[in-house]
Formats: sequence, structure tokens, C-alpha cells
Amino acid sequence: MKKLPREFYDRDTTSVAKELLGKFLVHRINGQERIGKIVETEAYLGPHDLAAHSAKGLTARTKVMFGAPGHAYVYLIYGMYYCVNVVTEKEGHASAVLLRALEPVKNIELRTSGPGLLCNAMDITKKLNGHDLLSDDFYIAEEATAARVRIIKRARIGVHYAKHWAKRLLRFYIKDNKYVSRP
DNA sequence: TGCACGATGAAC
DNA sequence: TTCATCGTGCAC
Repeated sequence: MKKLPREFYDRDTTSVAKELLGKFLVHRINGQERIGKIVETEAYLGPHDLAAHSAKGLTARTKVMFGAPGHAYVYLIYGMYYCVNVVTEKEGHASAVLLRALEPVKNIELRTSGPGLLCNAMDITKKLNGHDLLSDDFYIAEEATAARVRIIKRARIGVHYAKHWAKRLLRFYIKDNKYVSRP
């Protein structure tokens, strides 16, 4: 497996969201390596995207989203679950891709279908907010011979407050994959 | 300083 | 459809 380079993230967010499907999220903790294949993502396009947290502007919470690409943006939602994103495009663009579901690959014991559940299973907490995804303990990698996947496009989940942006087809998942949170 | 509200998940 | 639970952003 080969770690994705910075340039992978420094691109159009929708492309990154689609191309992350089939890639592998890796987290090394206490000498143990947990790996899950990304099967569902959502693109958040920047401050003009009313569904994106960065639409609120630069705050303590959204600082990482406004930062350089290839970093993890982790936040607490509903007071009980963490969600993990990867920051995309140029610094200041404030766009990111939310990881919504993984297919268990290695050392995963809990369910991974849903953004909160996958963070639980991968032991991703706020400690990883701002973490560089080119590090050796938390990163995304690809296989040498990546199988092509059929991609389904849908509206994003839980963003009803975002007016017309709620209708945009910015949620992507691998067709027929049983670990997708909401097929 | 107070308060309404989530990029969720589970139960009913 | 309702609820748990708390950090964040914004009104006062």
C-alpha cells in the first residue's frame, strides 16, 4: 500500500470525495494497526456551501478546514459522536470530505457504517483534529492495483438547513457495498 | 452569560 | 418519531 501524497488532497473536492472510495484509512495505536476501506463519502465545498461548517467563517472550530490540505478535521456532533473529514484544496479554501462509512479490513471490531460509528471503531477522537494525513500513524493509502468501483451519487445526509445546497448530489458511495450507511 | 441547535444513532 | 448529550456560535 502507498500513502496518498499531499497533491491528492490539493484538488477539486468533488473529485477527491469520489476518488477516496476504495482507499484505505489507517490508524496505528499502541502498536496495533486498524484499517478500513472507505466506501462512502460526502463533499463539503467551502464557505459558499451552506451545508459546510466553514460557511460560519473562520472560527476556533473551523480553523482546520481553513488550513492546508491533507489534514484531518475531527469534530464532536450531537454531544456524543465524532466525525472525521479530510481537508481538501488550497489553504483558505475551507473545503473537506466527510468519511461516512468503512468496510472493515484489519483489527476492526465495532460497526463502521456511519460517520459516528466509524470514528468509534477506528478510535478517532478530537485528539486527531488537525493531524497531518502524511504522518505515519494516521493516513490514507491505496493499493498498487486499485479495482475500479461503480459510484452512486446522492444528496448529503442531515443537511436540511442548507436550503438549495441540501439537494446537491455530493454524497458518494460504492454501489452494492454492504457497509454503506444509507444506501 | 445564556441558549438554540446540530454533517448521528438507537429505540419506540 | 423521539431522545440522549454537549460544544459551538451568536444573541443579549
